[in-house]
Amino acid sequence: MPKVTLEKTYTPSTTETRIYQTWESRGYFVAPIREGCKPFVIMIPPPNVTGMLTLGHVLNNSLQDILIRWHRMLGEDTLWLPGMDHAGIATQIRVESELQKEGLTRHDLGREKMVERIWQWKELYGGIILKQLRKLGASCDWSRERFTMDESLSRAVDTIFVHLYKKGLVYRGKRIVNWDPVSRTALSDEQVEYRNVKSHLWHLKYPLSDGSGHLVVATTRPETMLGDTAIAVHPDDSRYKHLHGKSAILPLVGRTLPIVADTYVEHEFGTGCVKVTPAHDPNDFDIGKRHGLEFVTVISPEGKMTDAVPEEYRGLSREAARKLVVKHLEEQGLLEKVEPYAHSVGHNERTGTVIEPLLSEQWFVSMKGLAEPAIAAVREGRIKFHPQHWEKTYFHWLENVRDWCISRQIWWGHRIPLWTVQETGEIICSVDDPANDPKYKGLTLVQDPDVLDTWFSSWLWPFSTLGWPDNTQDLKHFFPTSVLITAPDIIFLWVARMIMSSEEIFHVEPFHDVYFTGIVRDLSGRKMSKSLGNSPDPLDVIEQYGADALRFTIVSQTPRGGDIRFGSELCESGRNFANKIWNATRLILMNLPDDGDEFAYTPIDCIAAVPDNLIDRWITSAFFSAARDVTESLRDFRFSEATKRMYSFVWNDYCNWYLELIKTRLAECTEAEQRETLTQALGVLDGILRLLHPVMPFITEEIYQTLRQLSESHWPESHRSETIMRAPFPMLRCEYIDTEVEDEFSLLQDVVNSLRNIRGELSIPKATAMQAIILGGTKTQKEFLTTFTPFIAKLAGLDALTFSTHKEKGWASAVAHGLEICVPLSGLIDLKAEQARLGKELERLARLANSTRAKLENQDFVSRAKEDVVEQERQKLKDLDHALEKISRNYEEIKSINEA
RNA sequence: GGGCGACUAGCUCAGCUGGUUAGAGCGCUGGUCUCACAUACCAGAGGUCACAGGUUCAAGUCCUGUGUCGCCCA
Repeated sequence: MPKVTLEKTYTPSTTETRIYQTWESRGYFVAPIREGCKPFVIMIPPPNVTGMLTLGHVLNNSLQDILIRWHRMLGEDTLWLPGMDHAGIATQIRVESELQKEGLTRHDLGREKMVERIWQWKELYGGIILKQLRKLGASCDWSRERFTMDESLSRAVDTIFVHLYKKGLVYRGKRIVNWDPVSRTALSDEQVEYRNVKSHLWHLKYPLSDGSGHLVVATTRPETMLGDTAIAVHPDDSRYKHLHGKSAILPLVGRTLPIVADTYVEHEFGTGCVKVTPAHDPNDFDIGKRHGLEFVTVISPEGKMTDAVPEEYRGLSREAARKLVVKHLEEQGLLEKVEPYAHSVGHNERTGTVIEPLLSEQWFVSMKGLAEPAIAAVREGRIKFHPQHWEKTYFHWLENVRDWCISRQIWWGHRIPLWTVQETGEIICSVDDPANDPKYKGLTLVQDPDVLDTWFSSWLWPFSTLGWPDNTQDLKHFFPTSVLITAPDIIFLWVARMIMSSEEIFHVEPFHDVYFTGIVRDLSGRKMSKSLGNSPDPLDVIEQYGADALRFTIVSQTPRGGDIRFGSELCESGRNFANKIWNATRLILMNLPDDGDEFAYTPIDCIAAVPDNLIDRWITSAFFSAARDVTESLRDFRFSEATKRMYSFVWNDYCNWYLELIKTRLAECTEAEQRETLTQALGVLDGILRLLHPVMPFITEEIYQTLRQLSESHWPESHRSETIMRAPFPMLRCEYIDTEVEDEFSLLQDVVNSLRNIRGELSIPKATAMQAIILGGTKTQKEFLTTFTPFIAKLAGLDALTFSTHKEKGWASAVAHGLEICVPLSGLIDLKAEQARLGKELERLARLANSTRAKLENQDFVSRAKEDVVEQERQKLKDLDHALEKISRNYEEIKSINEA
């Protein structure tokens, strides 16, 4: 007998770890480079080195793995390149907080020691997430794993910096930047998140210099008044026209403030009269430039008041200064009023620190010129977004793009490749360390102390990971990549910039399709977050339900382009599905003849001819129609549709109908026919496994190994593979999709359904014997039903199925395909229930018939609708009338009995 | 303030270029431990497709407006 037997339920936890280890150790994930072979490439969106696996990652990486596994099975040179970014600020903060426990700061260590310490931390604790991804089944090519701080990726960063510098696209500028006073570094505009904050609007009185009264300005930041250097009004504002050219006195400081007219001022805001603090507000900065105002910096990079303010405020925090300023103004009667006010305040998107707009000298990338080719790439369709509507957001940002502040005042990251020669003042921008250049021998070289924004390395990810700036084999074969799958919240930070850098360097797009996932929320629609505690740990979910179940569930839950609602209990459906597949396999294996270790079958997509019995022809047709639909859905990035199609084919068609039918056949037929039946059943199962493998990699591999042991030597060469990962995805033998067979089969299904409906609705217990008598029907239909009598009897729970031309009073009945299906249980059945059942059906059909008739009586419809649509309606009405006639007659009969 | 998206069964979602009787899963109700699976099987109930107009022979689907919710940008 075949020695393969399976447990009653599938237990994923042990299997998954074992299978993954086999895959990894045998090198199945490693991307081959074969002459003339089409590549398929995805670069993982590099998670932070400090990151842990979240459900967002689960969704994102499941989708990537589905595409990767699918293409690998299509025989392409498939590369999924994993890696991490160094997350400059987050990582440095992490290590600094460790130091703090030892009572140290990074300054105690010094730059070199600190960076060394961070590397140590990275080696010990960094990259947990990549280990976690293995639990999910991610088939990344770990031999090509990259880190943004790797030597070769660092060289890529230097190379592009030098390139842009020499083109004049990197420049140094002094302007208002987003300053994080806790991390003490600048940030780019995209790294600032604006949150609505409930605060107050303070109305302050500023006396006019000529003593003719005072002006009232409204502000959300009273402490910045110490740095005011002007007052601005709108030039057309009639309330203030007489003040143009006059001045006011800044309270607490005594500085004279010119009153300037500027169109930036809104009439409606506050009093229509604003204080101008050019060193601490981007708009005021612009006003200051336009009017040649003084720039007084009153807040330091540490967030403390500077020496530019009166002594009593110096060294105070922003918050303390605010309190004191307000107190003093109030004491002097210069605080007119305070009203509650909500406004948006910039925060560091990662740490939540309130951002201080600060005048500072930083390095910028000029974006206008880089944006144009990036816009064109999408506009010309060389890159497609899925869902497409993200293009609008993309265009809007690029068309209004501002220059990118790339310098950071931290230590962990890529050092800016710029040196100043102390003696001569010469500036050197170079990939190679000029200290090694004999030209500078004996001179003092001072490198710029800043490092670059982490995104300044991530934007090179699609090609720096492949070895650029060297022209490596990998780069030649795998670039440009195929698809990017990411979350839309980094469309500006990352996606747009990758397109820019790739267009700039290669004049080619870095990928052809971008798929944006939704955000994973909890079941009540809240964003998953640590503080809410509503985010299940994916590893716990995997432990409880299995990675296949989690993958299947989260992917089938993901709507096209919307956010996704998820709760771990939903994984029951994925777990149950895996168990269903498992048990379908068990059923077949249990029925194999016990006369050898092997059982020959042919994978469904290799069969030489269509089977000659209806059941096999039908399941074959249904399989290929499912395979075709799944393929089309995957091609269009409609992931949930693909998984749902898999589910309905396996559960409904294969298990509920096909396997139930073959049970009868196995019980009734000869040994040879049994073999044929099992051969076909295994052939389809084999196809199912390969169809499902991209979504449920583990269980499909586990069962595949069993089938392989059973039958591999009988398979065609193309299908022999030691892992399902490299077995072929089902070939679409669409010639086996047969709508006639499906129509024929639906007669069988509808007869069974009608009988089940009668049994269920009339509460005829399972134990009660039930017969069926068929009235009417064509010769073909009768022959068909005669052939399938044992099958119908089994499925509907009949002891006999016969034909007749006469119907007796009191039989239960239904109409399907023009046949009357009767259950002669006079005296046994509940006639009241039967009357109600028929009445309900009568009403339903009558409603339909009426609306169809009304349609056909409408001359406009008949003359203007397409011919086939009209014909379809005519046929529908005919069938409905036919059924109605029979059902209403039966209804009346039952009714008369009940009333008698 | 500008833009984007969503609104279909109790819940989560399908429904693609207008045209079968608007579907699925979960949940619910009733019945089954039938020798693959109770993580299962069988049957059933449940929908004014947010609202109001319009286009059309025909609207869940297209157009306009309103409402509610969410996101992004300023």
